[in-house]
Amino acid sequence: MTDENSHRPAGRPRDPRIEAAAFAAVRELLATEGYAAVTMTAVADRAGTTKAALYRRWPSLPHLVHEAAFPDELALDFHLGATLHEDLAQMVRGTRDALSTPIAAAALGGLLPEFTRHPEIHAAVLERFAGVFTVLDERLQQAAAAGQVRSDARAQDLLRLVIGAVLVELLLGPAADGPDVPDGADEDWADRLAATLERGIRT
Amino acid sequence: MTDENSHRPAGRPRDPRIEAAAFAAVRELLATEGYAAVTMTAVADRAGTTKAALYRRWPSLPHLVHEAAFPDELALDFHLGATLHEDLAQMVRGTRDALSTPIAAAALGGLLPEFTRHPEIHAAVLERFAGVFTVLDERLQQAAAAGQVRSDARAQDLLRLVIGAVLVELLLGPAADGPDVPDGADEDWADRLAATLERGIRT
Amino acid sequence: MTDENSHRPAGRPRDPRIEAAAFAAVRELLATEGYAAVTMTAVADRAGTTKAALYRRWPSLPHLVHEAAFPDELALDFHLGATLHEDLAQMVRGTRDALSTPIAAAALGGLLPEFTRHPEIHAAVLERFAGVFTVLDERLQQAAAAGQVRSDARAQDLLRLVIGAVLVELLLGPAADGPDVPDGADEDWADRLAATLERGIRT
Amino acid sequence: MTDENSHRPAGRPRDPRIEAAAFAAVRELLATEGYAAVTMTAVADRAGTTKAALYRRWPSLPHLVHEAAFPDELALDFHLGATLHEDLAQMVRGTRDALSTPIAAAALGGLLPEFTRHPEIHAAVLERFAGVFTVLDERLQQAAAAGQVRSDARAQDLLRLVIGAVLVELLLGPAADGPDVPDGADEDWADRLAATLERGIRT
DNA sequence: CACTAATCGAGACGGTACGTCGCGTCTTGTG
DNA sequence: CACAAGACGCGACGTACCGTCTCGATTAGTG
Repeated sequence: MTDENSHRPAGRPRDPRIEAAAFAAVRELLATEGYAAVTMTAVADRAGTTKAALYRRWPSLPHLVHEAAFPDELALDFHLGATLHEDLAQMVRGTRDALSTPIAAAALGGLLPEFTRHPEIHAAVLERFAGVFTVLDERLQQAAAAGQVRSDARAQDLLRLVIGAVLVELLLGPAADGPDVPDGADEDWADRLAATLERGIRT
Repeated sequence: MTDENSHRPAGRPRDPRIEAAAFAAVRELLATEGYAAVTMTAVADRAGTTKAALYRRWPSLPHLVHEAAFPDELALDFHLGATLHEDLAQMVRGTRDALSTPIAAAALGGLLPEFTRHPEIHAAVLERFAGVFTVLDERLQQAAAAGQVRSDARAQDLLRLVIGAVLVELLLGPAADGPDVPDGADEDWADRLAATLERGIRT
Repeated sequence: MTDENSHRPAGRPRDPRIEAAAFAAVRELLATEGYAAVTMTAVADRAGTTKAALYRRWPSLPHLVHEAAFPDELALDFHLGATLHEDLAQMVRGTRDALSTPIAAAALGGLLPEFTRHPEIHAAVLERFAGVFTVLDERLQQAAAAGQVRSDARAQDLLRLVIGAVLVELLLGPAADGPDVPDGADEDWADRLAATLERGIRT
Repeated sequence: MTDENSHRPAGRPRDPRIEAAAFAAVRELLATEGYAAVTMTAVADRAGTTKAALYRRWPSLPHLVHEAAFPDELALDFHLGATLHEDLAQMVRGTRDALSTPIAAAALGGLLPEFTRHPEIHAAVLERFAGVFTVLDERLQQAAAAGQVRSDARAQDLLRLVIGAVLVELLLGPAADGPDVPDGADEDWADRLAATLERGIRT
């Protein structure tokens, strides 16, 4: 009668507050204690629930951490149309900002070794950049059509260079212990990087 | 009489075979089972020794893994003097080869998140690239003197771009589970990357 | 509605087979290998469970050994009413038999030194003799009323003499390694001891 | 040349101060920290020497503890000849005093479980009472000759009763945690025990 | 209104690794 | 020889987390 096609399953419905509480708990632990302190027991305690309720929702700890730390797609608020340099710099700064929050940085570091065991998470993390890739790809084609960039410039390569540069600053940078934006990844750095990349691909 | 600051320490000397056996055990485990299987217990068992003997030598598992996976400096066999493009491509390929052996790749994934807790390891890993940095720095100064590259081109930035690009291929690349060089990091990729970088810094 | 102070505790109930298996493992180890072989690890292995399950039930090894070796009160099947000598001899033989089984003897040797650290075990072991003390106390009062024993004869003193005598035979006796009743603690010994004690307290 | 018949062994002679320092260290540890704290490492450290030097002198820790805690025979300063009751009371008090020093009590508790593994120590501990046994035996024979005690009174039985009574007070007594003489083993207790025993054996 | 079914909390379960400690032995260089 | 120093293999310690399980008690929809 009432269902469209997803007739609600029988039994007691899940308490929606548990999802929110779990995410909040994971983020607090990531930000204040680091990835090592994010255990199922700790999350359950801090969220005021139990491990069983968490395992009902996420198949393993990395899945939970991933959803908690990267809740939605990397939605960069692009205002394209300015110079190519500025568009690239926007992308660099957006990627940097998305990955260098204490929560994201801590989660990323902890999730890296789990990629081997959980390819879905690996894929899901990459998926965050799909939107950015699309935007970048279109921008490059437009610029290529305008004769601004070389026809062999690939969004894939460029995006990976940006992500790699941010990762290096994050994981290898001299101030990787700092809370937010690492010292090395300031506005000057973003500008230098964008300039280098722009020169690297322009005609 | 005897050399006083190189006098061997008192007591029974450490059995040098244990170091070697531990390194071998770590490398085997990394290559065949992945970082998650590299535990102190597993290493001690496979090396035919005990946890206590390992803790006597390394304060923690990451220290041991680091020494086992990156035993000595990244000694790139540079044959400089050719074109700047070729020199950069050499650096890209060398970095890729050094980091994408199964052992190094597996170790990197596990080691990166530990950098927060163990700054010494962080510093030690970076130290591997010190030689490369020096070579690259000199090459850039020479090229700048010859008017080939912009005066604001920095070896630091360039090297980080290369390392970042390799890391992304390794850790985030779609074929990161493969054995040796990831699919995406082939010779074409190295050439494209070197070309982009060269254009990015040249006058 | 339901009985409120006997409501079973929340959570998964403990597996009762683990208690039984642990007791059996302790007894086997005590009987075949001695107290030194009774370790948490060995008990867990032999009982087919884990150390954590044991620590959930008993705070320390001595607690577990105590419960395994002295499961219930020393229920001597007294048939009083015969001569005082015979009643004392019964008590001597009962105490001897209870303490000189291979399991009890092995446990006692290991448990005694722990009394300092674990007063609860100390008290619990003494509690085993509470029933004997009560019976003996009543018998002495009855005998005192009949003018058979001195009015200052104390069950406490007498019982301790008996326990002490048995302990000495067990722990210091020349055949303490034997399986069951030590050589020195035979029927003659019990009779001599009972006779000496009876003369010691009678009017 | 110089030897009589016990030619001194070749090589560097043992440092006699180590024995004394080791004994002192064991006694301090027994008195202040308990048997559990008496480890070879702790003794060596406190004695200013090394484990190897200790193992050269004693085959195992219990041997060392035994020699340190019970250095010489239980030499009771008997002044016999008074009444039999007083002589027995002397024996009771002497045994009590010898076993209830903090050092002896702690050592005895710790050594008991080792008797199984080290029968020599077991025998050696018993040997401490040999002198007392001899004295007691002669005294009983003399008393028997004077018609004071029953001819079937045995020094062996009597001594064991005394030792047992002291052990029970020590190990099972309600104040076994106290430092010196347990509360229950006061002069009244000794007198009561001696009186009971005397009545038990006299004609 | 019973019935069914999935949730909730609580916490025990087997398994595995942790990092430490003590044992008794050994291997050095120095008296 | 003894000595100090300290590494060695062995094995136990007590704790922690994993992911699973088994309870009784809720909390909905369904017959």
